[in-house]
Amino acid sequence: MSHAEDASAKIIFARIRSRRTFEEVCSEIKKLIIKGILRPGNKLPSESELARQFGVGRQTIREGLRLLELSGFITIQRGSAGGPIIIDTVLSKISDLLLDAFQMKKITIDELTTARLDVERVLLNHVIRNAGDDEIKSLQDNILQARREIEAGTHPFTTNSEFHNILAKSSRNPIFVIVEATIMTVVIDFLSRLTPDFDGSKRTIREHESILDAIKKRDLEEATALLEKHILEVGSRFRGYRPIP
Amino acid sequence: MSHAEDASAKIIFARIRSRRTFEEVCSEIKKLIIKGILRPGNKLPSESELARQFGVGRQTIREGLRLLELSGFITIQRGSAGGPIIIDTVLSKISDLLLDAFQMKKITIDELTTARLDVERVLLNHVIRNAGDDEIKSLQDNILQARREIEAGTHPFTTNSEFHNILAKSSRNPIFVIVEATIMTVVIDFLSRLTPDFDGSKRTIREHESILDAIKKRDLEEATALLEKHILEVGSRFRGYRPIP
DNA sequence: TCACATTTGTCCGTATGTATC
DNA sequence: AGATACATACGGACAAATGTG
Repeated sequence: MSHAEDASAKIIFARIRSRRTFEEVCSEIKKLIIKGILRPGNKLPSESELARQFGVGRQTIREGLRLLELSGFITIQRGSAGGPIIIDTVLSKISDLLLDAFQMKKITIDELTTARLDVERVLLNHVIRNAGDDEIKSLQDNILQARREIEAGTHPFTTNSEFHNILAKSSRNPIFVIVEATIMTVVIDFLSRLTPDFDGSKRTIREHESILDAIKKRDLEEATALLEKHILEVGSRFRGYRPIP
Repeated sequence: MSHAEDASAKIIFARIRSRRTFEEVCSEIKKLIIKGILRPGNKLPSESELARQFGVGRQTIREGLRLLELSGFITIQRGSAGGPIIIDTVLSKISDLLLDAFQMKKITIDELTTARLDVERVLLNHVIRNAGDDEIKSLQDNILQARREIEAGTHPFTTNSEFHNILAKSSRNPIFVIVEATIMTVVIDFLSRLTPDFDGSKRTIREHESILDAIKKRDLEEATALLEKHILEVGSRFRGYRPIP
């Protein structure tokens, strides 16, 4: 192949690796999902049935399903009435991959805190301007749920982190949602290495609440000041952290 | 199942799905890579050899390798002397997944431009304070390369996009590197749908150069103004864009 | 509670394509 | 050009999981 070089094309394109059959299977199904023909909750045929329909072996189907599964497009249930099911967890799968990337890049606490300060400041700007009643309610609900978890004696670990993702959603810009999810992936990773801290969690809830109050008043300056204080406070709690051995 | 509900635990935890063998294979190898025992360029044993060493079947190994491949940890070469090879393309694989996510979320040009403005503004702030001579040189080299590509008659498509990723690296904060890579994924996707525009590319190079000049002078205000103008200009070029059919 | 059917998970054997030496 | 080594793909088989009657 390629006896004559196409001079107009440099090394711009990714090397063509003749698509393997399982990749074809994956992208065919992915296409249907992105187009909306297959929707979350829909069940895909069983592996053997897919193999029959695509006219390939079952092993090939399985490898295609592995790709879809890792990409967050499907989940697979075993047993009778099981099989592949369409879901929408692409974002959370990205977080998983990001964790891998971060582990290789060895991020420091200061770098994380700096980035959070910068990003969430601009985030807040959009939230104050764009957030509607439903988003305010989501934030309020998040705080209530965190309180309930404290009362039940469980750690509002995930709930408190989720506050910032809801904040991102309230900006009504999907890019910020993804950027913030990226950053919170690192935050959660750091948090998970700390010993659970009930007082710290309670403090976080109070800080979230005061930030929300400022948002309700559409007071950007106050909200920003409170948010900065909160992020710095959480950052200082990370001090005891040490990288994985 | 779940005859008795565990009341203390909400839907906080990811459902435990008894780890499958191929997942075990994947994470064992991944561990070695993250720990640095296996490094990029190293060759993994062949499928059959891995199957022998792990004491599992070849198909199981294959599915494990699919996961590592999609995660960007390995590539696979066919043919004699081929086999799995360690690489570090995790970040680029994340971009691939992000594209999927963006296609499902249907991002608009205004949302993209807004996010770029906000993020690159704060980025620039760090660049002006932290960039050293080597980073300035990388930016300069990028511009020179783009010029050479124009002269050679090719489109400096990738090179121009790379300018912003180098900008992110110059902030010396790995989080910004990843955040900016995230956003540039979308920008590149939009760009790739436009008909090639030589004049636009030349203009971009000139704008990049003027931004770099301001950075050299450590003039934050001027650099910010130029960057904003540049991003808005590129955004306006997207106007003709229409979502995939 | 207990089979039963369905579906995934895993393994084996074999054939083919492909790249290297 | 031919031999070799590897991934790719197929088919068959059985075990394990899981919902149903």
